[in-house]
Amino acid sequence: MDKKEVAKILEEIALMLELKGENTFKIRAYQNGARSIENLEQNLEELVKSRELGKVPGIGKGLSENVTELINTGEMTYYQELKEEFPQTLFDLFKVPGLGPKKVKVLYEKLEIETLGELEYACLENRLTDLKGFGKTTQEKILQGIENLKKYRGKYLVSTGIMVLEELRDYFQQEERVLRFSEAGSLRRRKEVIKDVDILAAVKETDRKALGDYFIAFPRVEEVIAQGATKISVRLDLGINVDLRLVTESEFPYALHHFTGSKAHNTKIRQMAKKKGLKMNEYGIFDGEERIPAKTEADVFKVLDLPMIPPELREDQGEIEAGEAGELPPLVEKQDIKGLFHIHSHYSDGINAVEEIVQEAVERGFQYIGISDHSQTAYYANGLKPKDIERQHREIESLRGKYPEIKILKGIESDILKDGSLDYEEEVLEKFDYIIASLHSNLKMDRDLMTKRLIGAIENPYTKILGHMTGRLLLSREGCDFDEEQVFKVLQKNKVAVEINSNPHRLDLDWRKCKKAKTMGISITIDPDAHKLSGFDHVDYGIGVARKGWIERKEVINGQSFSDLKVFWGLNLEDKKSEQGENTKQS
DNA sequence: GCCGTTTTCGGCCCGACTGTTTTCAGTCG
Repeated sequence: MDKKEVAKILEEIALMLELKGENTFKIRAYQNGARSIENLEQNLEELVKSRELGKVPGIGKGLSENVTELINTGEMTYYQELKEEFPQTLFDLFKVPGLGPKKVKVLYEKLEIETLGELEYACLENRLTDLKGFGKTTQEKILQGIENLKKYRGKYLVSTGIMVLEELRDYFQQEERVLRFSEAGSLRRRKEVIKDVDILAAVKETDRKALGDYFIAFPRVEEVIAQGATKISVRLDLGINVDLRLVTESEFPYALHHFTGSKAHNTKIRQMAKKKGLKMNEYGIFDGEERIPAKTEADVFKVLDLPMIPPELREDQGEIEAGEAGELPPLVEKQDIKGLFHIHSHYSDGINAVEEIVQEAVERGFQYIGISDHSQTAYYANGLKPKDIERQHREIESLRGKYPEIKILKGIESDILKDGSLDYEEEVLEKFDYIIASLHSNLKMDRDLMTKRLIGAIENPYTKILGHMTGRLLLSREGCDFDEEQVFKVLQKNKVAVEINSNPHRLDLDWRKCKKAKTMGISITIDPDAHKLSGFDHVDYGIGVARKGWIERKEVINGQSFSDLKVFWGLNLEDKKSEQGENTKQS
């Protein structure tokens, strides 16, 4: 049983305790415990074995005993007993906005509602209005919430959020009463999947109403969910919600920090403030009645004797402690990227010619660019046969003459076959400057076989990069199952880099795993997996993931100059010319 | 249920908005 499953069970327990009306601090203890387990750096099973689980912050005697039982036997008596008290369908009700444990408890106890369908029916029968704490409006909102649940999944890729954000930024820039504007929330932290878009604007108090109305007039707004003096929530035509907070200019830095979160990060920061005898909320840090002035978010951290913690790091993953110790890493930045390896051309399923890709790379100021099309087994993506490779390599060699300002590399994204081998014979493999090994099919393989398959690919001496490690597609497909510990060890031993695939649907390697790679000294590549020129822009998302994962420039292979790359991979472009004058078909 | 350089008992982060109330509870972030 992995950490995520254990954490989920603890969360469920917390929810059930709420339904029972238990002590709120006991509930919080289970929620905190769930987070501690999920964020655990160490191996959970080993902690249980060595009886050190109780030493983990947030895990005391009670939780430690329960989790130990769960790990050892696969079951937890306490959890089972609680579960028997409630029908499992009841938990669907929490997906309806505005329904929390207290209201769900009433619905369950008074109306015997156990499912979303029953709830919808009860609303249509007008049966909620008589309940204490409910009214006509609540009933209508619940009905609307159920409607929306059917219509929207309620989760969006970070790329959707960024698209919305850019439009909103333009929109707010046209309004001169907006003194400052920023994104906030999970989008600013560059989470891979977001629930809504949080934005923040500084305006004079007298302009609040006008700005709220201006926001509501944003063309994509389809429904106003809530409108108060400082907070307005809307739903856009895309289904995604946007929350706007209006603050004064002097509150802005504090509000920006507060609404950027994460919740866990904020809680810890506020505790720090409290220890220093200060009170902290979204409007400031107060010494008695007086707000300590701050112009920027960095000033806010300064009040607490902390360096500026980049938003991406604010997940309570040790960033505050690192800040206190002066050990925050210098995170990789967009301008650090010197070249790219994972680009598809029209030889396989990309839409651009190799020369167009090269021109784009030159224009963007890259030192090197690698072409890596699909390999022969990927027939669905028009994978390259050996004769296609010959042709592509000759084209690359002629382009090398034409564009001396950039190094053009011959790469390939080789499918990892079922048995872990790469997709060409050795005499073909040796013609490439580098090989990205990626899984594309048979992702549902059994864990042990999948582990062997990945290890086989990594141990192949021609493999330089492991592409989109798990094969996951965000919001639609789980990644494959394998023994992460083993695979990371083999990556480390064989000096194979692991890719952060920057396509917003993938963002694989996950940021939560980056720190592990970092600690083990495994190198990272940040690559767009571009199939058209605009796909180059996806690198921004990959940078976000890398930064969330504490990655520095020195750990990123394509953060290195070409000369360093030559050392790292022993690249020698002169050695790999294809046979001249060979007869190949033109397509 | 967790935690401890003012503590092994007595705390546990904070505020806005909404809807239902008539001063507040519940939800959300």
